[in-house]
Amino acid sequence: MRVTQQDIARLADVSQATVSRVLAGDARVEDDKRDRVLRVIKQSNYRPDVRAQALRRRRTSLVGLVLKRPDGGLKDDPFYSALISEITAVLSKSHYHLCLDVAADSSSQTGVYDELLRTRRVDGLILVEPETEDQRLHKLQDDRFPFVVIGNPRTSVMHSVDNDNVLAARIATQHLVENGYRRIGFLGGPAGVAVSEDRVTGYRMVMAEHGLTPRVWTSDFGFASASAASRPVLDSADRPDALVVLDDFMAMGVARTARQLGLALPGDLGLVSFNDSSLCELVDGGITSVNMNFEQLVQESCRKLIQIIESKVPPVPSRLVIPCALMSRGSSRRPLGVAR
Amino acid sequence: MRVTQQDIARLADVSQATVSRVLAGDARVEDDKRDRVLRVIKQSNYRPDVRAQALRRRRTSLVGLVLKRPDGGLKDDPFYSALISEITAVLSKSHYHLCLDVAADSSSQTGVYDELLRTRRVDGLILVEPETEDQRLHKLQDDRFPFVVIGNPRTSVMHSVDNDNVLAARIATQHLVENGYRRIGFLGGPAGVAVSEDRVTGYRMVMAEHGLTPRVWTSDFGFASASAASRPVLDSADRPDALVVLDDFMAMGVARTARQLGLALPGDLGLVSFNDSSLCELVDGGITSVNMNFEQLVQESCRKLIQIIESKVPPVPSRLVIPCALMSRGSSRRPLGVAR
DNA sequence: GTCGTCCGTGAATACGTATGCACGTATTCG
DNA sequence: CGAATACGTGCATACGTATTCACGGACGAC
Repeated sequence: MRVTQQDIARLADVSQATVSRVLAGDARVEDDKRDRVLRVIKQSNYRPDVRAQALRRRRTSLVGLVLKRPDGGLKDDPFYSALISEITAVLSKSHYHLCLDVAADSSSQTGVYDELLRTRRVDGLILVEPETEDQRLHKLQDDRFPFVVIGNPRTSVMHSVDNDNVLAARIATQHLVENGYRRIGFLGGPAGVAVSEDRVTGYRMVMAEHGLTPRVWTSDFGFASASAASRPVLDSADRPDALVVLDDFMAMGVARTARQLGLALPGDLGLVSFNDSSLCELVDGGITSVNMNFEQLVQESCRKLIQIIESKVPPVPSRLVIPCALMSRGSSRRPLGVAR
Repeated sequence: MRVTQQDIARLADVSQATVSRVLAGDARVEDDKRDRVLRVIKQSNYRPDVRAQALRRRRTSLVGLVLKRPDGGLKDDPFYSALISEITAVLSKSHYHLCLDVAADSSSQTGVYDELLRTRRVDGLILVEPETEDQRLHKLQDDRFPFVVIGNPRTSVMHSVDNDNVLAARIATQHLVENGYRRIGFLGGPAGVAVSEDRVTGYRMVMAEHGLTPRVWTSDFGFASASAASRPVLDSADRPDALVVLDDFMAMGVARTARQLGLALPGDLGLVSFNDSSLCELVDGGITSVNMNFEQLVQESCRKLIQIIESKVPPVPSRLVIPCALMSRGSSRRPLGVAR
């Protein structure tokens, strides 16, 4: 049978309330009683029942995270692994746990969120790059339910943590310009993706500053899509001499197409992408990539959420932006024959 | 304020007990009362409080999963993404959720498990490839705590689901033999890893059947380690003409080293690995890989665990083995000049 | 008509913890 | 030295749900 505070109380000859106080670290408990209680607790191997605590404290110590599941696309995206790993690491330090669900599509995603919070299963939520006009956001705000957005929430004001995507794209583009590239293009993701649009913005800024003509193409996410989408781009007369690509997976696709077309990296095509994942090492010479500092991004998100849950933060929506840094590799080196 | 069964009861002019019965689908409730209750529930947007349910039912409807975190190695391993995605998909169908933690090392992993189950936070556990003499296993069995092992538990009898790793290695090796390779080697993982050892077994069996001499090398996990470990192997006089490699990431590393040494795939070196991840498409020509049927593996694990939790299964330990299938790609094609 | 059986229902209780309240004792201050 | 204050402790209760128990009425059998 399970050991409860009642049992501890009986053995230590105190009341159950006192046991509870000892566990809560209440200072006003006589030392000898505290010692007795602590000794019995240690002997009996007692651990509080989180289910009862949750009911009484009105806290489950669980944080919810719901991920999209685009046709098994989650399967190979290392981004999610990094996300989850960091989240749990930060949460455990504050004695929280992660309750994870994966929804097939966006609407069922909303359903899962609703389920998690209305049944009081979780104390707060982390939303990853919600769509621009996401109903959830307004619902959550109306309910005053604790949550934090990872990404650019765009519309109303709320707690959020984001990469500095404009800066990242500026750094990437500037890097190519400095290495002598001029006909620089941008291969982004589907329309409506905030990350992509922010990076396009940064790209256009730098191009404009140098009097260069921006050219933007789009592609679906993933290796295969980007590989296919980049073929007409690279296989044309006025092909760009460099590309800024939305993420490493897509850059791998571009690299393969370039190789198939006989284009050398970085000689015939400069390449810079984002995320700095280990994939970048897989291509000979490596792919230059902007490290977005995911660890920090996620850490800050969790810390902020916990602060909100524990009401340690005023209900003033705050937006935090995480810096980034270029990781230079072979794919963007100065092409031969270009003077410094 | 939150809506409770008490509120529903008042509005529908019945007792709270009756509301509970209606929600539980109890047949012996008068129809008109049931209708009144259901109408009020719908109007008031009531949802039960899982915290109270957990305390009363002695069930949290949470399943625990703890992953190892080998120095950020989790970060890029798509295996974990697939694992998590499948687990949550199956669980949600049975109204369970996943409680996920990531532990830095093996001992803290034990601690996290202990925490999850002793505080009654989860109803059951999924253990992924536990080490051979894992203390957890015995503890859990002694406590009669519901759990299921993914992988080969080796020692005592318990509920487990595993890939057919011996068969997978047989298929891979046989495939290479049939394509004319003879000096076939095996590049495995660190000692003590059950998956690796089982695959070595299958490899040795086929080699013996054909009167060929087996040669086994080991390497740490990951792209970089395998790349380094394969260098002396491939850069020697009696290098193998084909390698069976423990997983796709490691195979990518081998492929890079081969490329750097000027060895052509599959002409100079045949390559077969396991998992059939999307990485296999990244190399020109593709890497032949054995698909281990992860989805099914995970699905069966979850189903079994839920059955155990809900006592729908007798406490007779069962071991289920999932089949696998070869996905042939360029890296293992019949070398030129080899007659059929 | 009486007795027994069955069924629907509400009252009461339990799950294990946290906490407001009250009581008794020890301490301090006028 | 009496009154006021502070402190440590136990009692009782609440959190929201599920379930047992008992009660009252309906119904059937004789």
